[in-house]
Amino acid sequence: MPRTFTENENTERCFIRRIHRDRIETAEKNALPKRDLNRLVRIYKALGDGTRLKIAFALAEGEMCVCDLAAYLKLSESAVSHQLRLLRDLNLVKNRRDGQILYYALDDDHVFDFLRIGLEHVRE
Amino acid sequence: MPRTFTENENTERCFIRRIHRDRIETAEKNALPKRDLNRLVRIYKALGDGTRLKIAFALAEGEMCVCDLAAYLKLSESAVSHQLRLLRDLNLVKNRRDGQILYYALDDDHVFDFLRIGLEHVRE
DNA sequence: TGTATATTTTAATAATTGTTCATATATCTA
DNA sequence: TAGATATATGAACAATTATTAAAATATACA
Repeated sequence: MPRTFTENENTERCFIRRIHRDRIETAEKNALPKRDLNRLVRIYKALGDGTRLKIAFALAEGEMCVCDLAAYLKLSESAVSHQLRLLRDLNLVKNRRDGQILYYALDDDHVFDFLRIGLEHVRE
Repeated sequence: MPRTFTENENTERCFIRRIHRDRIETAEKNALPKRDLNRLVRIYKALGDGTRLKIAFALAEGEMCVCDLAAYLKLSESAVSHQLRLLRDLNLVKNRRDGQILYYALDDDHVFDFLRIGLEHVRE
């Protein structure tokens, strides 16, 4: 419960307690730049979805086309395509065209590492 | 658009194309166990939120109590508490009580590594 | 024991996100 | 160039999730 003060109409309310001012200031000073934070949030969020994480791990074994992924995931190709676009916007996956078919793959080894570290963490 | 077949009432419909059967089968065979996948999704999802990621990076510098975090994030203590519970359920953070105050910290070095790897990835 | 502080919990609303459906684009082949 | 295949896109709905508000614990202190 916020602390209450005797106050009149002109009193500025301040319901924020500050127990450890120094810790708060340190956190503020060392906070990630908004840009980094947002990029990181979007990457974690992208992988924080069953469909997309399955896509990522499937692609970690080699490239697949949209309809392969749709068959594997038992989802519509449209649904898969939407998710792939999201992953592509974040440079987590890339594609190459061979005729009518678009083959998707992980964008680079860094993405693979990212997945591997996560998996190690979970398996301990 | 799914392929269509001439069919009667008893024909089993199959609108799923299978361009590269082998790739699909490999993906199916090597798919992560549901349990691992779910845990991993929940962890990525937990960090895929601005508030929680800020909390995680703040705690990476040292423990803080709920009201410190609320002041730092300019959020209600209730909101912070909700997010902390979520992080705690996933063993990403832990707490210790000192009197009335609960101090939160990252659960272990592994979590720190997880954050660090992500950050490196973003900063390239 | 009673009151204040620090945090948690529950329920409800508000915001976000995944999937579907319909349509559009891009490439191939006849 | 027409029709088929492979994928992408936009809009809408359904499901999920974050935040708020109010009430509930849990500890300290007088």
